[in-house]
Amino acid sequence: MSQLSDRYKPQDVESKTYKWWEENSYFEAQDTSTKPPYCIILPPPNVTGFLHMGHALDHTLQDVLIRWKRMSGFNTLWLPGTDHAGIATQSVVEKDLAKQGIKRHDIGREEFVEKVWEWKHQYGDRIVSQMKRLGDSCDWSRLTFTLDEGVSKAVRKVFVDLYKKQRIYKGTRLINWSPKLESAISDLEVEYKDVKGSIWHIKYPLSDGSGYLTAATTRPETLLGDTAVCVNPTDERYKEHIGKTVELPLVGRKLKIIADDYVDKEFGSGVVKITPAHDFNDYEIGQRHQLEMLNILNKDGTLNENAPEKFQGLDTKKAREQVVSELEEQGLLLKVEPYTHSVGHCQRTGCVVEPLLSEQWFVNTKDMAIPAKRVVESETIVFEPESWTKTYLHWMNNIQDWCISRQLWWGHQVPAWYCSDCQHITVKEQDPAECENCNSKNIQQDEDVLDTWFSSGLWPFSTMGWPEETEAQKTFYPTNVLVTGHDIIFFWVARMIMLGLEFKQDVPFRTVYIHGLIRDSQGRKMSKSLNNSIDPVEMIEEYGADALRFTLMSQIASGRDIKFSTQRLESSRNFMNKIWNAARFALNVLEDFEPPKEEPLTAVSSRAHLSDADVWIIQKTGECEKAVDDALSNMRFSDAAGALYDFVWHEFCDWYLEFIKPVVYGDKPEEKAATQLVLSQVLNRVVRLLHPFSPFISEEIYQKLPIKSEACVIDQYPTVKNDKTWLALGVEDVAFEVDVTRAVITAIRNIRGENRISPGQKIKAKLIPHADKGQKILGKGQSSIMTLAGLAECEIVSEADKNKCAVTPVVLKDISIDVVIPLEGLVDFEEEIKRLEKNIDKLSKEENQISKRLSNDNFVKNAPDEVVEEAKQQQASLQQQIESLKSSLLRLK
RNA sequence: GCGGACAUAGCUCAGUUGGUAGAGCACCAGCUCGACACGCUGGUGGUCAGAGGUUCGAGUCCUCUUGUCCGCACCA
Repeated sequence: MSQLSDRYKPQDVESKTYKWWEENSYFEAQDTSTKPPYCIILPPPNVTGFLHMGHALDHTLQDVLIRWKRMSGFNTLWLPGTDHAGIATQSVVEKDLAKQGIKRHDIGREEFVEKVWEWKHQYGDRIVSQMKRLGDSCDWSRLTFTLDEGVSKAVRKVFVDLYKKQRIYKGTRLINWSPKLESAISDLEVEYKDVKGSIWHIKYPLSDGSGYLTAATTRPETLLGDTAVCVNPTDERYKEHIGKTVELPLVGRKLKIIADDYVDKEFGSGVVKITPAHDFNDYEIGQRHQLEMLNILNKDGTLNENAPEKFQGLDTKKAREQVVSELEEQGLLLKVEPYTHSVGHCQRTGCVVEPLLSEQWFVNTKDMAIPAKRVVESETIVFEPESWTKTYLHWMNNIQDWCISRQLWWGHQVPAWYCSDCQHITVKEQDPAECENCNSKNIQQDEDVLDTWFSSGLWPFSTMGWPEETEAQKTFYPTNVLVTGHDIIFFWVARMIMLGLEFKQDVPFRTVYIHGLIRDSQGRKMSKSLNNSIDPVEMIEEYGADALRFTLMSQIASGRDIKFSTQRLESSRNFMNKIWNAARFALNVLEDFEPPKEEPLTAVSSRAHLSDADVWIIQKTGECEKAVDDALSNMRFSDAAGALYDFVWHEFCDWYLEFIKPVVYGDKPEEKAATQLVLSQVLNRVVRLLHPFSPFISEEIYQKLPIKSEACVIDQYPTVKNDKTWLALGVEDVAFEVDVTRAVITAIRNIRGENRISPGQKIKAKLIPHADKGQKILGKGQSSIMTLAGLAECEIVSEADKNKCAVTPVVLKDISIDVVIPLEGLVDFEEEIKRLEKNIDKLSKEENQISKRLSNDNFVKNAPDEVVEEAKQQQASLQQQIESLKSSLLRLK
């Protein structure tokens, strides 16, 4: 015992163990194998990012599955990667340069990209080493970065292919523009937030001088880009004005009054100003009516030359103030009202997004959405929890074209070259030397890069060597499970499904496991601004990776968020320590143990000497294996963790280790040897069962076991099927007998506790079994009962004088035993009277309920026979117990 | 506006075809009993958000109400 500390110290174990696993290549998958494949692709984290709690959860889920399947005989591949994360990474480097007073435009594209690469080389390992600290058992030999050559090839091939199929096109459309990024962003990157603002009602004078129309707006500065006003064609108030014009305030332009069904007669004045270049609805109206699209914004969100000179160069906020004040001066402002409306914000920078008319690259997703919908409808791909299916299908049904070009420098540059001579666009996988149309050498590559999600969307096959034909793809595509949060179902999951079907003609994965978010202990999102983020690496340092992993797994419930608290972590850490100490005890007991020569894990030769407790723990091990297997098969991770916790703590430690102490400290070598064998076998299974959840401590203990093979990480996962021979040693009837013994011990302990009999005080007990079977059980359990209940004497009798005694009836199935403890001289009877009254009260309530049920004719008539029968038995048993307690009470009073 | 999720012990959550509520933490009482005080033993906590319905029987199924959260759409 001396060589092991009585505290489990994760830091002594984790890094050395991980290194050893890596050195032995235990995580590496085989491209070809006779084993069945099992593959998960890791959602690639931002290459220069930190590991956060969301990753910890996401990765632990995947690692549990992977380790479980690896131990279950699968050729497992957990394919890791990192993402160049275009906007995020570029922003970080830009911020860093800004500290030195440098802007990216100062140093130019080439040098800037060089700086980002430097940054990547400096910080790119951090996230990987953090993943290793968590215990992620990825096949690192396959680590892929989204800008790697192979992936880049895949990206170009897909782009060119889709372009040729006319699924990718270049067009001038209204897009979401982030003035801070000076780039287009996709619909998904816009976050709508309710903002308290105002609505301004503005007079638009009729050109014929007959009055004015009133249009309301929440963005008055956009009136500078108005090219029409619009009314509902059936609106009697304005019918006569349709086709006429109004004067645009502050600008003087004549605007046509048009009619369109889009306008709601009931809303406001029923007149809408139309700014086709800066509003999505207006854009559509503009297209229907062939209106001029007047772009009034520069890239940085300031007003451009299409606005009157005095507004040029102002940002939208200042322009708004000035427009409003001028309207007021000219008496064109009718009223201002407070108004709350939702405003699009850039997900990355938080700035207000401006709809802007701009030329960009798009993917036409409509056709690809059709098969992507079908595979989910047909359950070829299944979402867990299932409720996400609806969300996914809804989005697919309303899918918009995907704007894939970004005006950034960090990423996959669009493989399109413009000819300055013939204007032809050459789209090619290899950099062309000349225009494919006119052979001019005067060509220039498109400056834009592709949306990061474009390359991520190819991840399930680009990481496996596509477009080359590789063994890896044959073996591992489609992958089995995708584990991720719901925030990227559209960004990533949907795109992988569409692109996988398009380019691999098969789904990328079978199951999508969507987990919740990690929140703080108050249920708030973890965020920088609230400063409530918890660093998983700090948690690992303080509590150990196993404790963190176990906490997450015991709290994860399908589709629900996790409120993370260190209290739970502490409890998991205590659990790890419990296991550690149980192992410490066991290893001490096993010091002089010599494993039998024959196949040790299923050795049955010593069956004759097995104690009831041995049989019992084997039986319970089997039950635990079944529970864990069921839970993991259904991805019910908290059930699996809970089953392990209960089994290890409350069965193995609380009872089995206590039961065997007299045996292992005793003087019967055959019994001791048998128990040693069982103990070593059970502990071996305990650590293997725990391994997916707590890989470090389980490997550490495993390596010290007298019975083991090479490594826990690659040993077989214990299941009822795999353990059939050994588990056959567990006998249900014997296990039940031990359960009766436990119940008797608990009853005595209860009497002791409630009567405050000091633990050190040895007492006498009489046990009265009401049948031969009970007598036999007590006979077998007697010595355990004496030890564990602290008895000096234990008589098994058919009848006893119960005067001045505490009496507790113990009833389990068909076994009924009265536990009788003489109290005379030990305590006064007040506590015992209280205890009895409390128990009588409790049992009477139960009995009452059952009686009520049984006296209901309809229940007896309609309920299944076995339910009625069970109720009757319960009633009889309760009545008997109550009687027994009542008579004891009388004897005390 | 449409859709989804949730409401169970003080806290965090289990509760899988409807059979009469469980765990961990916290709390109370007592314990150096040859692994562990990150421990051991015993114990106290619940009108299962509210109302109605189906049923012999509802935490579980249906309807409505209230409250919380999350998507999507609209927002002149």
